[in-house]
Amino acid sequence: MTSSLVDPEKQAQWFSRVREAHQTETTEDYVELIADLIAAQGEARLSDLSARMGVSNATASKVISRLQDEEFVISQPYRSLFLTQKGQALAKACKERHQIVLDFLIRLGVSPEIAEFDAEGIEHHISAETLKIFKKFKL
Amino acid sequence: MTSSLVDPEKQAQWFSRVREAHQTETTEDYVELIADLIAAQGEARLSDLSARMGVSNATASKVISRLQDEEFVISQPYRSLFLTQKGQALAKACKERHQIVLDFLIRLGVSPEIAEFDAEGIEHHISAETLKIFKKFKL
DNA sequence: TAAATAGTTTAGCCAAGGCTAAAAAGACGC
DNA sequence: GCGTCTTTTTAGCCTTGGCTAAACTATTTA
Repeated sequence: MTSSLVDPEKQAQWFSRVREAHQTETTEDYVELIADLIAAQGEARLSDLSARMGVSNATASKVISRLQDEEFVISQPYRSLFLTQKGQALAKACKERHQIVLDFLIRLGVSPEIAEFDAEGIEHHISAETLKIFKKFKL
Repeated sequence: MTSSLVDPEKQAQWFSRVREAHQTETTEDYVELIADLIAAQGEARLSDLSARMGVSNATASKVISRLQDEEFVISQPYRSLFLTQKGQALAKACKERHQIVLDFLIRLGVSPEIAEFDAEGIEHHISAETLKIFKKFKL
């Protein structure tokens, strides 16, 4: 059973793209969470973020600094957080994608709890084509 | 449209588990690739690994050192690479999981090329329950 | 067998995202 | 208004996995 290997360059491209996706995951998760907090509570505080990300305040604060440098977030010292236009657009796109993946898994028969967890991991690694198929899917 | 938020601790747990999955991804990808190379070519050389991971030799070498410390890989200086029992077991499990995800996406109608790429990103983030459903799925 | 080439490792750098501990700012109660 | 408590930031450390350049080993070829 000599399994044949795919083209090395193609494979390298897959892995490179997955690594790129990883770099944007943190950004997407934070931005999405900030949007959710604002929608549900009127404001997004750093301590809410760190609690929900399961991370120390220091870590969340550091990430927020980066997101501010990259112009996703507006943050003034000791104040609650806001999204820029760019951040809001990203949050919206992520939320839609998240919802499509979550709905798909649930329709497929995955229990809601597990579906939530899986969706969190999967959503950043789905191509547009696959997402479209997920969306249209009816059992 | 006050969207309700999930329990903070539950959410923190999701994110924590996704982070854990990330830490094992590199291990799984390398081990799986080493197994494939040995199966297809009789041996796994560092340069094949780095070419297929899309990474410099230095980076691949560093990862291999870690995998040796963690007893997944047997590596002697300037020689080709082998898997320990532990490494072989992991490779087998990963390969099966990869195949299930890939087959599922293809049956769902995703083009093989895209399916390969998506599978690479998704496979590390699938719970046992979802995997079972993927496996049983018939359109 | 000696030199050239190919492959591997090492050294030293960087960024991201974890952490704890300590400092600083803000909010609250009295 | 003052002290206390909470929240946020900062400092400093760690690990992983990127990189290039240089050193080392192995292999091949002349």
